[in-house]
Amino acid sequence: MSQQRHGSTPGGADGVPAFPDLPEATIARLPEYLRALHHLAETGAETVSSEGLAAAAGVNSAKLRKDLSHLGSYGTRGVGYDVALLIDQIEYILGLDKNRAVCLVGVGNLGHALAGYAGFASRGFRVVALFDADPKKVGEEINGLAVRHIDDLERVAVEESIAIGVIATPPGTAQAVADALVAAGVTSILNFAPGVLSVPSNVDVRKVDLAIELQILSFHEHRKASLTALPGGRAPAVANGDQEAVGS
Amino acid sequence: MSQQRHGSTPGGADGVPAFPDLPEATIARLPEYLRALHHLAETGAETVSSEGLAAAAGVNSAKLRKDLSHLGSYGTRGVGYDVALLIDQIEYILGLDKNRAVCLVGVGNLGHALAGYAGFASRGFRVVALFDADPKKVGEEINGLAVRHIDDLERVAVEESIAIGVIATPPGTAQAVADALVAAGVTSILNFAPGVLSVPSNVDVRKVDLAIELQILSFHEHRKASLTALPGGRAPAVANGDQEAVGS
DNA sequence: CGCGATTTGTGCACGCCTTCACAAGCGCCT
DNA sequence: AGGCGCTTGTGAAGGCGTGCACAAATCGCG
Repeated sequence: MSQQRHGSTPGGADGVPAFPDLPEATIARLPEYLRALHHLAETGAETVSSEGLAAAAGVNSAKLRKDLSHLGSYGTRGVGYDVALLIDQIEYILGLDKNRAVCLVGVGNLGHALAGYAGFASRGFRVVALFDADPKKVGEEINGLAVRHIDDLERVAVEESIAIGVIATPPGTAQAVADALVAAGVTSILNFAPGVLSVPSNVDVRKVDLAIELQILSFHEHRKASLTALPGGRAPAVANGDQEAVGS
Repeated sequence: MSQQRHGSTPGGADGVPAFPDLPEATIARLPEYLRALHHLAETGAETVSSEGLAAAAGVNSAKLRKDLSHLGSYGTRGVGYDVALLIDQIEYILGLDKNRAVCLVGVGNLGHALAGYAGFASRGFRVVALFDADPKKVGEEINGLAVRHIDDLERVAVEESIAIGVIATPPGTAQAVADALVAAGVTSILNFAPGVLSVPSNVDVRKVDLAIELQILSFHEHRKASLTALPGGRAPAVANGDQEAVGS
């Protein structure tokens, strides 16, 4: 470990201690560990071994140990990891103790569903504002939250100190919405609209394109079909399962 | 290119030629290239340079050239790539010329939206069946398609030769649904339910967890906050944009 | 009190992916 | 016909991430 310890605010009452810079790949896995840990906590487990947690999260145990070691890990050799403690650690690292405010732009087909998605609230996020450009949708109430006009975005975003915005508009308007979000001080964007967004370098963008996911699966279907075409017979479905996942 | 040419069915009427085994990372980017190419085709462009296409797809031009070179690329030095030809190539590789049949299980909040998502149909996929376990939802019609009971899954999947299934159920039932899909001969699954699915090794699974995406963004928010807390002042929003993206 | 069983934390090697830099190829202009 | 500028395709280097295998540490038991 080249990173010398800064001490995670040992006894101090200081707010933000030194921040470990985790590998991107590790960060992407932490939420999965967290979900598995919550599940374990509900079943009453006090501690987990790396082996057990790795299985629950669908990864290699060595990878899990290395990931956890990056955040100064609280594990006990011969015993395992304290579930409650690890949950707190990961939630702190991910910044989930802040109960972050999120706004959603575009209350169409997909946006409507996202506005009502229970999985957000249960995992540390509050959807505090909905926006749409269509006057017919403004005023509509979804899940107890009124849809506002997009012109109010900047004012509301500042008032509610929203740092994360979700774009669920048609592709054509996504860039304009992104610009508006950035102007409103939003520094993280989750984009469901196909296409590339251009934003300042201090803004983080993550993209989710549902069609792309299907296209990747389609490729593997194509590949599998062209393989079983040539060699022996079709394997008869391999009975039971080691699990497998394609990409990340 | 270590793979010697098998000839991509030069004049032959043969169905499936040898399949180039592309790196996973490349496969994941092909759909984005494809989308950018379609956009270019609509604007009437005949050819694109790697630089131009790379910009439209949000990647490095060298990476794009290497990606395209893997599939035996049809580019002309000094000119660029033929847009129409490249579209055909990528669609063939991704197996999109088959207009693949997809079924969707779980017509709840999210599933309802996915059933009506226009982006699927426009990019080579037909949603041909909807399933749900709730008798109250069976019979309901969404976008001209009736919801069937999940017990009919196996029969319908075989009839319609469905190879790709989408899971949009609550987490608790996702594994059971996955098992049913596998039993019905589905070999690719797109899973929106949180949690790890266990499937035979010949089945590909891709997971989309919306909360995880937000949690990753939350981490970067946390990081940015703890960085601007210590060093100089806050950068005043960087005016205009080089673009940036966090992960993939 | 010491020993063995167990599990974490990590040094190391390997492989994949990205990026640079440049030679090879193509078209156009003179 | 010849040369010049532009663009592709790719060899090589560097970085990142993964997985193995083992030393270090802790607990429980005799």
